[in-house]
Amino acid sequence: MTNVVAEPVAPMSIASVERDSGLPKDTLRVWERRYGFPNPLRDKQDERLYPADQVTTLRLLRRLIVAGHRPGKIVGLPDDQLKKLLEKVGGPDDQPTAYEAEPVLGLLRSHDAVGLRNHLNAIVLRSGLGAFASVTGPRLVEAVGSAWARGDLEIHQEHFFTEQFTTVLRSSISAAEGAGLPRVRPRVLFGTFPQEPHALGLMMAEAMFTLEGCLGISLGVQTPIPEIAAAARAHKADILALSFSSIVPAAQATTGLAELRNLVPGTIEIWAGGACPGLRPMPGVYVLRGLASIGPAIEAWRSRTNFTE
Amino acid sequence: MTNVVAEPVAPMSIASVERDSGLPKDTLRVWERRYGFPNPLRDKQDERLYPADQVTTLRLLRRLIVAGHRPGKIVGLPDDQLKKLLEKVGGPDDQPTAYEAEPVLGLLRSHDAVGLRNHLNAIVLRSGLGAFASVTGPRLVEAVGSAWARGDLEIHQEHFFTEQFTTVLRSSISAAEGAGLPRVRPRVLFGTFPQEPHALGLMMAEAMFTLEGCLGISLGVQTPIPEIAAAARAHKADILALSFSSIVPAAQATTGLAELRNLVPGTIEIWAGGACPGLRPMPGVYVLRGLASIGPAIEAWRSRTNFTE
DNA sequence: TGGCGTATTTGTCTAGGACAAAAATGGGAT
DNA sequence: ATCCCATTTTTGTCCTAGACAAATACGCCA
Repeated sequence: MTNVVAEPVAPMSIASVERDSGLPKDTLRVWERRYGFPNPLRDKQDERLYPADQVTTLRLLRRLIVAGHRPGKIVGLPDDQLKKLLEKVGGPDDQPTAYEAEPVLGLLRSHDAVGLRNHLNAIVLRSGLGAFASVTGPRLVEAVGSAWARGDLEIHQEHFFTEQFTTVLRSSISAAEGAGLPRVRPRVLFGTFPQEPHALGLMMAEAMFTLEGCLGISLGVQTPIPEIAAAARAHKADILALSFSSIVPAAQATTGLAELRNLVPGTIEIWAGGACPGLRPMPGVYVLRGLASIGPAIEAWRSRTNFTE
Repeated sequence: MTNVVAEPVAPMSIASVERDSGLPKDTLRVWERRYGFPNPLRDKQDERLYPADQVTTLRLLRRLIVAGHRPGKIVGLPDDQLKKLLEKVGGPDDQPTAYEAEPVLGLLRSHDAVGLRNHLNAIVLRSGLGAFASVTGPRLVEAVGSAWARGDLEIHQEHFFTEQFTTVLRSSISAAEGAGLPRVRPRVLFGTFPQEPHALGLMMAEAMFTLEGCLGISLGVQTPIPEIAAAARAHKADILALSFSSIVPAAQATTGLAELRNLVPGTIEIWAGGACPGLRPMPGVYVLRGLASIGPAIEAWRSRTNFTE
């Protein structure tokens, strides 16, 4: 029930569509060539003009592709079929997640900024930062992500969630840093590869390391691999912690880790973690399964290196 | 004085250079055709491979063009001439910037995480959040950006600065939100267009609005235009605040703002600001020159709409 | 069921050409 | 000399259609 009266929206240029749908110009053109969709009008200079409804369909398609569908099978299908497919995505295994996430999804649906912030803060206060960053947080992120993929949430609601979540987590990390002993080691450098724009996983890891008394330094997301290596050397890091969400292709993660391993001295450990399914241990790279395993891993590092605070 | 030993950095693909320099692929190709620069190597499949030094030059060129030079006059010139031109550009008004930024650049060069954080926090405490977000902050960001463009800082140092700056600013905003009267109006929604990944400008604006007692809601960066519009309606925003850094082409900013203006009801005001030089006022869109003008603008809004706390 | 080699799919790159919007330039008229 | 308008140059973005490697699916065998 978005609009009762159809608004006359001007058709968009290919550059606008690229921005709004997230599909590169080259892809838009090659889909048109291969699958016959999109099927834009042309202006006087023979440039593509995309009607608004086709752009909407393109957004639907992008969601389905992110969810694992293949372009060849779905590009060109009528809208109602696409919507049916979208409903199936994320289906049955949603049940366990739903329990904790339901209030959050409700707050997102009602656009309640203050309520959401309070709710997240309450979770941190009630169960502690550790449980939030390693258990509840990942579940909420997962639930919101799949609700978005399913079409239950708009993009802007997902952005909004990310912002609120970030704010709560950041302030908790700051608070945790202030408390406790002066931090010295291990010095941990955080980052993600260039193809990984997802910051929440990295931040939850940062929270866990901070709780263990590490000195954390973050580069944020999407740092080129040679730059990560240079930073690790410059900051004299003990551990390089990399986060991989499920959007990173396994092969690229592996290649990148090997490249990185080559660029930093062996005295610096590389720890990789995240939801990326293809992450596998390799020589000189530790793979952490789940954020809860960070604590024990730090303990092990400390006894391994004979470092005591 | 970055590196004594030249490191062998792998040449970049055209897509990487587009991300890195902010110049679209088409422009890179057409410059090569017209001016003979850049002059990339080719890999086995005849695809362009840009050496690192050419990418540095491209960044220099982009800065000069943003500053008003014409491509035809400067593309192809040797680096030392470009640097001379660049010095003239920011010439006299570079002095005051250098004064405040020098300690920060020093801390970045020595990779002093704790020192940088303390230094930024000290500025906030000494001069206040308002002065930090509207005066010192922008100057620091500018100084770091141009040091990076000049090649005086590595990418990872710029990432590192961004993270520390973000942390300090966020916690200050949180503190400011907690203080003062309960926040009701204006309700301000923050965001950037999809081609704008720069979050610092947006956050500094958020700080200024928060200090004025507004209720701020952020979508973070890179939200598609129709989604921004949908969020504005859903959150019943009074003001939509958009941030534009200098990497956004003026034409795209204008087009996008017009599109956005069409999509949201006239009762919601659109305020645009940022370092983007081509930002011009247009019907239904206010352009704020400088973060310091946010305060008076809010006052004006309050008296215009007869809203009193 | 799990691993491995082959076939298909898919995104991104290539080359030049074209053209409109933006900017610079020239030439009166005030 | 200054202002304004028309003409020329510059510049970015779009076009077509082909190519190819990386990613993925498929078929086969153990």
